Amino acid sequence: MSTGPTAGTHRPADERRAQLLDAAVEVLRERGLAGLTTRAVTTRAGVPHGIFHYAFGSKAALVRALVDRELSGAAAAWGAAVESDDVPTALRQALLAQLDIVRADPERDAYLTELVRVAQDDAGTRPALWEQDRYRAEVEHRLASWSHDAGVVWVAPVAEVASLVLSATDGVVRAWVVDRDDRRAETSVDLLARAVASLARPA
Amino acid sequence: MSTGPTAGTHRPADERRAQLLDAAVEVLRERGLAGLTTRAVTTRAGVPHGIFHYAFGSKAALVRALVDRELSGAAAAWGAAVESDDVPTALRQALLAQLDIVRADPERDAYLTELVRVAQDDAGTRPALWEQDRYRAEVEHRLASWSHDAGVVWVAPVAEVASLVLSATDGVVRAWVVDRDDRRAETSVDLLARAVASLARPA
DNA sequence: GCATGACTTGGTCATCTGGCCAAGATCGAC
DNA sequence: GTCGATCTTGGCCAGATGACCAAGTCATGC
Repeated sequence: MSTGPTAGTHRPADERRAQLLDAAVEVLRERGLAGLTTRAVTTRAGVPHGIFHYAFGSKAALVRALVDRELSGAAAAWGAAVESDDVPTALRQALLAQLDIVRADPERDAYLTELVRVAQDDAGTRPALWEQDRYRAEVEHRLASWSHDAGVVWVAPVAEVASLVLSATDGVVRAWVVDRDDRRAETSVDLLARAVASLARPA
Repeated sequence: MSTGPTAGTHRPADERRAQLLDAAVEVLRERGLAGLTTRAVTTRAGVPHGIFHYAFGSKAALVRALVDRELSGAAAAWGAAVESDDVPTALRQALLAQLDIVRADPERDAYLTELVRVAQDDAGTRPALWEQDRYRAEVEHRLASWSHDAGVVWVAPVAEVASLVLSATDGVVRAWVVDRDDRRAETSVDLLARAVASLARPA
């Protein structure tokens, strides 16, 4: 697949960068962060080592570009296709959707986690925490919407409930990543949805 | 402090190992996993580099020993000093205690996380997942105890509630580690306790 | 005391890493 | 077609790292 019709030599630097970023993702999937060396990337991309320094000035620049590319547009799917007037049910569906995102491609989650970690150390890169804020806002909006439709009110500010939902969901997902126990994760999602839903009471 | 009364030369290998493990922890705290080199450890311990290979056969052996030593006996404090017949209050106290453990020494949590991560890659080391099971059993016991004292029953098997509590708490704690927002974390703990407590109903 | 084995020392080695560069090849504008 | 800019190539470098060892030192049981 690296020998497509336009895969020859003398391609513009932007395409080279994209090519190397693709290769970097593959390397991350296969060998993890420790195996992400400049040589591993260029070898994987099938280009000479020297290309690397020409395309990116340094390894840090690659990591920065990688974080930018991989982490953008990750927030969307929070309750996208959830259809229910029942708060606990809607919650359960939304939480399950979050779990399924990771279950569908656990390795992506793994290397993204590593990527964010190394990016935090590097002072040059933004930890992209604003993504987290977008998440929070999205969840908040959903919670407010559901409670409104169901004619209930939260016993605490929606923002606080949203924070809890976000954190707790993350915890459940991470637990699955560690033990890969589907039943346990689904049960936790179910109980979490019920528990959180109980924070809403008739208006 | 490395020149104590018994800090001279010709100490038994076990003491050398302990000495190097101490130094390794300090290195981890200061420079993280990336800075944990055999030389950094021996320099920190104030011993010649060659000692390392004598004491441990390899760097992997040090990491293994480090995981063993640092990760043992971490489970205890789940609801140790909790005193309340009120389920939500007891829960809140226990959850807060968990949060406080990390808040008291965030760097320990940080390097332990890194350590576990690298240990998982190394096929030779046990991920020490049985610790997680001890946690689970401990939480389960506490939940059962509290509900019994309060004269309520859980709407789901205690094991499932325990799993949720464990996962969700972990999520809240990790969120704090990322944003260091005390108010948010405490609010989440509070809400989580209330939410989970609502999974218990009068017998 | 003294021999044996445990411990120490400081150096060396092969390997790998990120970074760099100078010469050549190629493309595109004119 | 020519010429300058862009891109390619393969090799090189200094530094760091984990591993290793041979010779020396010391403690201790006999």
